[in-house]
Amino acid sequence: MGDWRRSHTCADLRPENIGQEVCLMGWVQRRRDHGGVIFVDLRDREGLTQVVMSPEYNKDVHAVADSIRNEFVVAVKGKVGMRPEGTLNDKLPTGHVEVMVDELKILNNSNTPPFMIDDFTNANEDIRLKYRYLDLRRRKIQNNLITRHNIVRNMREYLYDKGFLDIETPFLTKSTPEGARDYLVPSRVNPGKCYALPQSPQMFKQLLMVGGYDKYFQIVKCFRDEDLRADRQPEFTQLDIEMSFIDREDLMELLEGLFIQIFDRVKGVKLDRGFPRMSYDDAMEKYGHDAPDTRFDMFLKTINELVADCGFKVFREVVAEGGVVKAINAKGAGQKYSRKDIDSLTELAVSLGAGGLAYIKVNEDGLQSPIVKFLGDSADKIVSEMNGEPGDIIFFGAGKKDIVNLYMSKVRLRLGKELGLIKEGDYSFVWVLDFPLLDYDAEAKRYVAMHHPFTAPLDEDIPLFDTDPGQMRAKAYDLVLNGSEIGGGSIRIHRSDVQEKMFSALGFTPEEREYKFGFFIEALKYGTPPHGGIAFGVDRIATILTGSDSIRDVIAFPKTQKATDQMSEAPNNVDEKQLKELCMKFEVVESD
RNA sequence: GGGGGCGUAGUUCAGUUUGGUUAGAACGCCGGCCUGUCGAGCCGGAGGUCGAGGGUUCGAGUCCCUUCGUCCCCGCCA
Repeated sequence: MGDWRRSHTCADLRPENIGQEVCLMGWVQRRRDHGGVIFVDLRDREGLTQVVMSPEYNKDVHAVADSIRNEFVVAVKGKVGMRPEGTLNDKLPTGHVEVMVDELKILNNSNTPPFMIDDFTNANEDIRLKYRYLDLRRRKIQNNLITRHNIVRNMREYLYDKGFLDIETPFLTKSTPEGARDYLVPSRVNPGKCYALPQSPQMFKQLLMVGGYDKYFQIVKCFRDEDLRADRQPEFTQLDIEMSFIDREDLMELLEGLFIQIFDRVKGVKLDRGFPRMSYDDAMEKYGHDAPDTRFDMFLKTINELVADCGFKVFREVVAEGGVVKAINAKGAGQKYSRKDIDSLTELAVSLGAGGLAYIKVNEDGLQSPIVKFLGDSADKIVSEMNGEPGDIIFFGAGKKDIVNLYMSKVRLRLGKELGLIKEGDYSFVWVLDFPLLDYDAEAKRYVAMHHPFTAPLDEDIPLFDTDPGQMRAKAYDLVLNGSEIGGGSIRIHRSDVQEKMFSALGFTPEEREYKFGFFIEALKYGTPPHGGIAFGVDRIATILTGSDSIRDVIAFPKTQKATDQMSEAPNNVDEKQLKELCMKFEVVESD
């Protein structure tokens, strides 16, 4: 670079800069060689500027420009000029000007990149992940990461303004038995013992409340050793918040304000206060899912009463055996959905555990369906109950409740998408409230915490600890955006006696309780204030706000579905010497 | 642990259903021409372990088995 310094970015120059001597540095997006004049689009993260090397203007510079190629890093000094009439480019913000180059330095050359870095080609993800540093140069990814930056910046600014303290908590922590699998870190100075990376800073943030820091937040990595999905990575980022002396209304009000600010400043979208609310039970009944996509209606409806005595054996038996029959009216799908489309929808349902996907097509001249002859009178009642009109198709799921909900919720989403009920740029928030406190784990034959074991039950439900724990409801709340759970939290248990009851309900022996959570129960005995909090998935929020399909598109260096890094090839084998220092020996055994 | 999709030139794909001559296209790359382009244009050229291994066959990109990679989903993720 010598003593050269940039005077502008590649997005700065405008007609008002004409005549100025400037110095730009960046990557060669593209070189257009006309035999005489050579044009180069110079790129940095701000934008593109055309620089011009003409043999008439400067012969030496033109000769050097002959050798440059895509992705070379170059510096130019020159004069800003107006482009000749008829050659203005309105697609670029800098498209009315260009830099006539007086001096050109090649700061570094580049191998031909394995894929084109532009807006038009789209290499597959595996090659993009292997050369992630090149993928990061693409405008789409850069915009994603800039949007993510703006989201995080607004989170910080909003919470600073509200008097929150940003406090760090440890990464090397104690493994807890509940929840996700832990990533373990062996301790060299404590041979045979391990730390666990936090699944979330849950206990630490509660202990900060005990410590008197009544408004805390942190934007922090969390780690869970579970299988990956399009919206799940083994390390992900949470906005973690905890407050004392509040109830859930206080939190919801605070957080609505946060999202109103983020959407306003990041997307220019004005949101209204008072996000809709829905009970967990309602969400499961109408959407079949605890993270309902409320961008469109088209609800599921349980029709057990209508089919309990009907002539269709499948429905009748499901009701008799305690299952559910749920219906959904695909309004106006009759025209659009061929037999093949219905088969494809059936395949989706079957892949998720359905026996099949019954349907009734409502035509002008009557009902068309493989099951209508069995249903008899019930068919008309069902159609009327579902507001069926000519042109509609009513789909049915029947079976065990959670399986029906699973596939009917996916069927609903697919219908919503295919029937065009979801518009680009729609953002629909909903609070989901009153979750069950506990969930029965048939395999482990015990209750597990639906949210986590520190969640407070509704006050009126506390007596149920001793009689019917399964019926208890929690002071928990999830914030759902466009069918994606972006955050969840609860009012916590702040009394040690209630916390002990909770651990008992979860089937911990006093010894286990003491070994795993003794320090925490002890802390609750020293004047713990009422408190509660929430955690948001920063990656998921960024995914939605950038319109991305995958969480990987908003993470600079994401991992594949097998939790590997294709670029660095992590995880890898470690030296025998490193293991020895840890007093460890690997024995890889087949898992079953 | 299970279900499904994909894997062919540097990249994105066609070809696989129904096995048959020398495996194609576009973009990129290299060379030539070209002084106002902006996904520049024209001409020419190079470039292939058809993911890997095994099998069937006179013959396999194509059929079968095994395996690896990658993506989506179920389980799992308090």
